[in-house]
Amino acid sequence: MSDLLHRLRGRGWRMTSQRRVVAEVLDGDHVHLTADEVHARAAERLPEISRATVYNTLGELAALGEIAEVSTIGRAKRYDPNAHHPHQHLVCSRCGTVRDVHPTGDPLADLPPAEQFGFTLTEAEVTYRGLCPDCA
Amino acid sequence: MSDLLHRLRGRGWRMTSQRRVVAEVLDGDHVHLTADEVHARAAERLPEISRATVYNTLGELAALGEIAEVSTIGRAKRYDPNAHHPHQHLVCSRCGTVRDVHPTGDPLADLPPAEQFGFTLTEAEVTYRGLCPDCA
DNA sequence: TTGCTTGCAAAGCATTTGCAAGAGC
DNA sequence: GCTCTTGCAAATGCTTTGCAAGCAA
Repeated sequence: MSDLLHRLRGRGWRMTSQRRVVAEVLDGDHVHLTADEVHARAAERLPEISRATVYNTLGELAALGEIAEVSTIGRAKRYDPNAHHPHQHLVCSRCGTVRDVHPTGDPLADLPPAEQFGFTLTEAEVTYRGLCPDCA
Repeated sequence: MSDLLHRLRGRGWRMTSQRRVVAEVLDGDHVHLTADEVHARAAERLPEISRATVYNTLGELAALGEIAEVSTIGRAKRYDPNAHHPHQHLVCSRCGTVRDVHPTGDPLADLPPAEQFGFTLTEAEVTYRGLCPDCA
C-alpha cells in the first residue's frame, strides 16, 4: 500500500494530503470506482478535497501507469488500482459492476501478423459482458 | 445494404428520410464513425437533419443489434455497422483510428467457469491497442 | 523562496430529453 | 387521423481548465 506512495515519491511527485488520500482510497480492495466515487470516499477523510483535484490526480496516476482507466459504454470511466497485475474485466451489462478476471492464454498472441496492419501493438484488453448473479 | 432497410421495415420501423440517410451513411465501408461524423455525412444529403435525430437513430439501431457501439477511453463513442460479422478492434492509442480485425480462437472460451463468478456471459470484446503506421 | 498544487467556478464535450410541429401508414 | 418521429433548445453528466491563493520542498 505505501508501495504506491513510495513509488510516487520516487518519481518526484510532490506529496500532498489530497494525493495521499486519493492513493489510499484506490489502494483498498479490488473495486473499480468512478472518479465521483473516489471523490466521495476521499471526502470522508478530507472534506475539503475538490472534484477537480481528484480528476487531476486520477489522470496523473493513469498517465504514470499506476492505475488503469476502464471505459464502459455510456457510463463514467472507472479506475482500476490493480494495474501492475495483468488481468481482464467482467462487466455486468445491466448494473455496470466490474470484476477482475484472469483468462487463460495471452490475447495478444491471438492476433496473427497479417491482421496487425502495421500497428505496433502494446496491449490487448478483453471485456467479458453478461449479467451478474444479482441482475440475472 | 438495403438489407438493413428491409430488416428495419420488417421490424415495424417507420421509415423516414432521416433514418434512411443515417442507415445509408453507416452502410459505407468499414469505417467507425462518431455520432457527430455520422451527422455531418448525413447532413450532406439531408441538410436539415438534426443531431438529436442522429443520436436517437443510432441508439435505436444499436438496441436492435444492427450496429455496435465501440467505446474508446475518453473519446466519443464510435458506431460499427459490421455488427453481424463477429470481429474485434484494433485502436490507435494516439489518433483513435479503429480497424476491424479477426483474431484466431474464441475469446469467450478463454474464461474458465471458475472465473465466471456466476455471470451469464453473452460476449467477449477484445480491443487491441497500439500505434498505427502513421502515428508510429 | 520557488514552483507545483489546490479549489473554485466556469467552460467544454458528448449525449439526452421535453415539447410542439410535422410526417408515415 | 392517430401515432410515431423530428427539430429545436435546454438540460444533463462527466471531465477539463483558468486563475489566484496555498503549500511542499
